[in-house]
Amino acid sequence: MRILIVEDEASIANFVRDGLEEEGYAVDVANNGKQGLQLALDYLEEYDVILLDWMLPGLSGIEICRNIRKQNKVVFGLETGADDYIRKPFSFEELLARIRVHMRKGQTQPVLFSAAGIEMDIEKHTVSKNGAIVELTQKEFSLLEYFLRNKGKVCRRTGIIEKVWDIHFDYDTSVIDVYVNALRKKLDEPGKSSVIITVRGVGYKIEEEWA
Amino acid sequence: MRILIVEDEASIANFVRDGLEEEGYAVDVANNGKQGLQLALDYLEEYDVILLDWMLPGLSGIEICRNIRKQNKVVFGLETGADDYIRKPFSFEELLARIRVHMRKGQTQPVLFSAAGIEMDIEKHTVSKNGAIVELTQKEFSLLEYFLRNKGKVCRRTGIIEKVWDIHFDYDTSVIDVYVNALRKKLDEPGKSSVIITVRGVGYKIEEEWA
DNA sequence: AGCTTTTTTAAGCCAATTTTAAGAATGGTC
DNA sequence: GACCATTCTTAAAATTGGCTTAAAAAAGCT
Repeated sequence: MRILIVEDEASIANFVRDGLEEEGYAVDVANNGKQGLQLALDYLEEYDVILLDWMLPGLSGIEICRNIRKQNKVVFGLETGADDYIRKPFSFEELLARIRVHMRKGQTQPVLFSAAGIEMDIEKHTVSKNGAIVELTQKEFSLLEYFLRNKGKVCRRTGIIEKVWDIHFDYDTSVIDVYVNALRKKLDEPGKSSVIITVRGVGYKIEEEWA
Repeated sequence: MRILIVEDEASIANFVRDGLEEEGYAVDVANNGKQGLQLALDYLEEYDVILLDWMLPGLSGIEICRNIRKQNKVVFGLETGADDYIRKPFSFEELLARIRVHMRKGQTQPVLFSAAGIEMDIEKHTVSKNGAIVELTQKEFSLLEYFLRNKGKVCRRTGIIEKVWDIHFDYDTSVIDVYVNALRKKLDEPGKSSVIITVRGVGYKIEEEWA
């Protein structure tokens, strides 16, 4: 899955690129409208999603949109401008969610995560433990998703609070503890060690294998 | 790795400090421009990265930048102002990524250290000896990390206390001894010589090879 | 609006970690 | 060997960080 970002402000472009790459997308960045249009036209078939900044020096997002439409009639959705838009400042999670929606229209991609007897289906938005469906709230789901995407690796509290809660500074809260507690209540089996391992002073992790 | 934060808003400063410390950096905070400049000039060599808020009461970020440049011509990158900038509100992950970029200066930061039969995986936050996982506390982990990052070289007590404990002056404590003792108990094998070698009057070291 | 569910905040508790402190052991020097 | 300085070891005190709850606040539903 390949995504093109057209964004002049390097900090935003890099942030989004890194985030998307972490999610497993292949990302190209154009830092001005001209270059963006060039790439878009040259490799149109390649891109599953194009993220256009609306305000660009020189060639604006709207103009790029029009140009793509003019040159290539086969592009669905773009005939009337764009498929979707999102206003700045936007949350990364929000952007990701939108991208997933659009992706899904074409091809599916890794929508299944598993570890420690847990299975998560992103598309169906379901979680099961040893085959049995487990009901999770939205936040519980997001948190578990984050753990599963990083299975084997330690998830630091700062990373969790940023990616799952979208809180950037000034975090002084015990939400994470509360939600880990909730997940444990729903996922752990009595007598066995918890699925979510605490790494004191650092964060939590879910191991691939588990007994 | 030592970082100086110059930021007047305590909430932001604390958040960033905590986050960076979790990542294993040693962090100092100055809450106004004057103090920031003072620290920056006094310990310029010590700091690997200086995070400057651009808007500060009294002495602004730009002025601090200029001053550092004026006083010390050897500082790379600062000649033309700053190495990089990031706009508020920024994501902590983004900041981390940028810091890593500047730290490594082109090279990627190793996530795996090894010596003397010990393997440390930074991402997974695990340590193993001869393949078997060894459980370490946060401080034990940091100390071992410091030794491994400097394997073959002597680690002086002052260096250790600065980088691992973040204590600068006036240190009168035997924490290091206590923690070296703890590490030895967890890592050494009976009959064999210790993995951590004492260099009397100086400090400790871990040798690459070891029997 | 009123009710339910979810999310967040707050506080007390407990356990693990970290630090302190003090005596024992070791190494170096005369 | 005696002496001093440094390091080792141990145990107890202090602190921190995470767990658990309950209640408040916010969001969703009918």
